[in-house]
Amino acid sequence: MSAATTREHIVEAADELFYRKGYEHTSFADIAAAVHISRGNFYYHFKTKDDILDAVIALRLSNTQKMLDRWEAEGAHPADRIQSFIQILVANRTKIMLYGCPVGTLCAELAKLDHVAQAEAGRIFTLFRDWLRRQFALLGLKAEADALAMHILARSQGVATLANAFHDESFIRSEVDQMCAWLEQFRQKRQPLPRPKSRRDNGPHRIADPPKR
Amino acid sequence: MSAATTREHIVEAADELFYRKGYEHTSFADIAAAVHISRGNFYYHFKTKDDILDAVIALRLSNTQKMLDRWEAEGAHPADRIQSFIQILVANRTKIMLYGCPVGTLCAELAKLDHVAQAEAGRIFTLFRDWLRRQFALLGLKAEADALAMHILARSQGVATLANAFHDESFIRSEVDQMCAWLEQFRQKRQPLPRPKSRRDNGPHRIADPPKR
DNA sequence: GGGAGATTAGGACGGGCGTCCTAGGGCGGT
DNA sequence: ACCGCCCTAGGACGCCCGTCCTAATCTCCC
Repeated sequence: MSAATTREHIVEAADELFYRKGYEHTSFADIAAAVHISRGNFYYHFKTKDDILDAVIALRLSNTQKMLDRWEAEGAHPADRIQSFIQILVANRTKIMLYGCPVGTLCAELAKLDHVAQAEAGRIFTLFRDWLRRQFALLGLKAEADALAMHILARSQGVATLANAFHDESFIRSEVDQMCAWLEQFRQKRQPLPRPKSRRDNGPHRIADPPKR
Repeated sequence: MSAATTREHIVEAADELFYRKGYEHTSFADIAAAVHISRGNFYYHFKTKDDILDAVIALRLSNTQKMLDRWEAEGAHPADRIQSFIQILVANRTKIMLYGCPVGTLCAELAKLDHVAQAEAGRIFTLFRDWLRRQFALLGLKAEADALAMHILARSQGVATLANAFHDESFIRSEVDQMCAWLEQFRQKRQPLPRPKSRRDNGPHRIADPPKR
């Protein structure tokens, strides 16, 4: 096993443990046990625990970017791409109910620790925010795009927090359905409607408003 | 200083420190320094650190209940009461931007620690949830009351999480305004409208839908 | 096959943690 | 004045933490 892959294994194990147990509550011994590696050997790959955190955040940034790129390639319509984002709540529901959102809980913990990596962790949110903003802009909502991005980012965070606290899966599905329905209103916005097409009535739909007052 | 007040001082200091630094990252020494008390003396009042946590949660439950009772007494209309809830985001914006929501972050941390007090901390959320549910029920939305309660609870949590991560005060105000506007549609629901009164048009309003699909 | 550099194992270290013990101070009643 | 009890101070104890050192092992080129 080369050094590169050992390092990667350490970062991947730390990534998972930081998510499940939190950064501070994860010890070198925990990571060592997960990677089946000597505890003292860490110093060769990382000088401090903070260095591991930096590497984990870098990994998450990279993985997030890849995921966003994939969504952009797979979804032809911006609304479909945004829906991919919303659906991660359902896709990751089991872990979310156990450990919350990886991004939100890490940022919250680092804020309490007053940790230097706080800003770097926040960049993961920024990745989502900017990507969502671009998708909303493509829907012809350039002026409100950033506010809309923050809006569904916040709603997703809230759903994750409550799903974690209440261990409630049906709540996730219900809120995700609402958000998808809310999103639908923007789908036709690019080209002006030819005629006031009657919306299908299978289920109620909410009508959203410009997010800025 | 009697034992009762010393105990109270410990719990109050722990409450604040658990909020600002997190439960695990707060040590006995930290609390002792805040209360100006000997470190070893804790054992007289609390056998373990978990006991302090239990007392802090009990205090928060009590304070939350008092706050809800006050809102219920002050606000004649259920919509006004719910607005009191929404406005705590603005009222506590400074601390929220620094440390997040006290309830959400505590529940998230305890979930990661797999702590026994996890369920007890979740009861604070339940307090809000049940109270909000009753207010929505009073608005004549009995069937959707619980889903609506969870909905704005989740949105508030999301706003707190992102405001913390981005240190963005204007985002709090913007989302709070949206939620208040969203709430307005329910205000007239109790008695059937005598005539289709035109809504005031200073700013756009969103029309919400039944939260359950 | 031997040597050099990369990688690992194992443990020592100092410090901070939660926990726990004990001596004593403060203050009431008698 | 004195006793008894509530409360406190200070530190000891054992444990685990992050850090760091060093000797041993592996790998691969000459």
